Amino acid sequence: MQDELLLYPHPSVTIDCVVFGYDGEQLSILLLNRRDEPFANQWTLPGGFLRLEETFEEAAQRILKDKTGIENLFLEQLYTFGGLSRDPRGRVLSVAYYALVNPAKYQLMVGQMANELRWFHWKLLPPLGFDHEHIAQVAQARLAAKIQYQPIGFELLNAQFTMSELQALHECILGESLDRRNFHKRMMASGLLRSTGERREGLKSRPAELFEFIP
Amino acid sequence: MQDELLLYPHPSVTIDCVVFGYDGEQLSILLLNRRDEPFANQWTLPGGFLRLEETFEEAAQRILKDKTGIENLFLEQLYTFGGLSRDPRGRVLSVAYYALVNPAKYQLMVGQMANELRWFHWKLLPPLGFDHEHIAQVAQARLAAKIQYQPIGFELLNAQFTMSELQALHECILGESLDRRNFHKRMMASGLLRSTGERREGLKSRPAELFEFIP
DNA sequence: AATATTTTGCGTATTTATTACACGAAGTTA
DNA sequence: TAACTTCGTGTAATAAATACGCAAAATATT
Repeated sequence: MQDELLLYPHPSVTIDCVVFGYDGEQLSILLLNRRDEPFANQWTLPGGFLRLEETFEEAAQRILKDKTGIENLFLEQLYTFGGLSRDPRGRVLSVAYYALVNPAKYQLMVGQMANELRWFHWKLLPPLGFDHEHIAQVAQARLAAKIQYQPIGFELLNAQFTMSELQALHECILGESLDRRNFHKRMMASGLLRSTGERREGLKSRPAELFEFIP
Repeated sequence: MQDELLLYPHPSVTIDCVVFGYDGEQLSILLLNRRDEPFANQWTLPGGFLRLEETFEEAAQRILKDKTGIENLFLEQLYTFGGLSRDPRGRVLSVAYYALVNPAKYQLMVGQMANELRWFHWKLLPPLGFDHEHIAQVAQARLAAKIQYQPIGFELLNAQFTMSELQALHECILGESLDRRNFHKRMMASGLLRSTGERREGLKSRPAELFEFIP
């Protein structure tokens, strides 16, 4: 019965990850400068081959840990890319995932297969190897579409955050500025936030109330 | 350089299709009764192995033509399923697509690998082989979510259709009844429809205006 | 110590979108 | 010709989204 699977040659399958990070100022994507061919010394999304004994998500977590040091992060499947010539080595499919992380929480560790690892402003990416520019674009579009009707992005902030911080993140993803009062109303109406009762002090003006995500 | 691709064993990759059909009364999914193992004599979604020289969409079109006789239909990628034990033959991934078709436009042709081909009411599916019940559920959810903000479903109707026909389709997908006047307003406001000026006559009451999709 | 500066917290009026709802008209069937 | 079915349409009520300004709490400046 196994034989049927051998009738045709199989494609290779990779997992590629679009990791979004937000440092309080701007949204970035984590890119890796490849050491080896193909696309040696070029920037690409972190990715790697799927192993037979692991699920997509396990593979994505393993790959990200090995190549970037980032562990245990929230991942969602984006799309599967299967163009015939996306990889010069042969037919390689990519099941793409995207993730949102708070860069302050992780120490980047450059893996063995990479020259360098760097955050790039999400709208100002360098030329990328494979079809990774296309993948990154699809991920950007997905993120912008999703935030319209879900206040996502908690993973990008600290556990406790001020309303202004959350608003700045939304403005960054949407690319437009929002009204502070209406934003506050909308967030509270979503029922996904609650006040912690604490305040963030020590900044250069009135201390702001801290909120947290309701799980 | 090719060698790197051989370092690991590769999974098999299949394309599975959730084909929705609408006959004017109810929404259905097209299922295939398998002739061969695994899951011989059980119902499954039509699917097949991806070949190295074809894109996902080409594969889906080929598979559907071979197994069901349906050609040249509108397809959209749904999700990629990669559970470790979804296929008893080994590690098999499935890139799932879904399609909307008007059954009246096609003559079903049972392919060589199938005992039978049949439309099932989309909410009353028989037990399915592999993880196809799960795939069908994901497709149903996607369809219901999508119709909320896009008047999709033109592929399910004839080129010209009455507002009542379109409304019946929406009600069927949403599982609730809608107000006729509000529905009319909403559809016209979407800008995706226009009146043809013609009417559908010969039915048992007042003739209805015919509309068409604006491409 | 007083003053200027920054950022916070909050409420109401306006506009826009969504929902609820009924009746006469145009055909067909009995 | 009377009864039946489905079609086409408008307005009022409600809910949701938007626009908008000012006093309070802290820090920084003189």
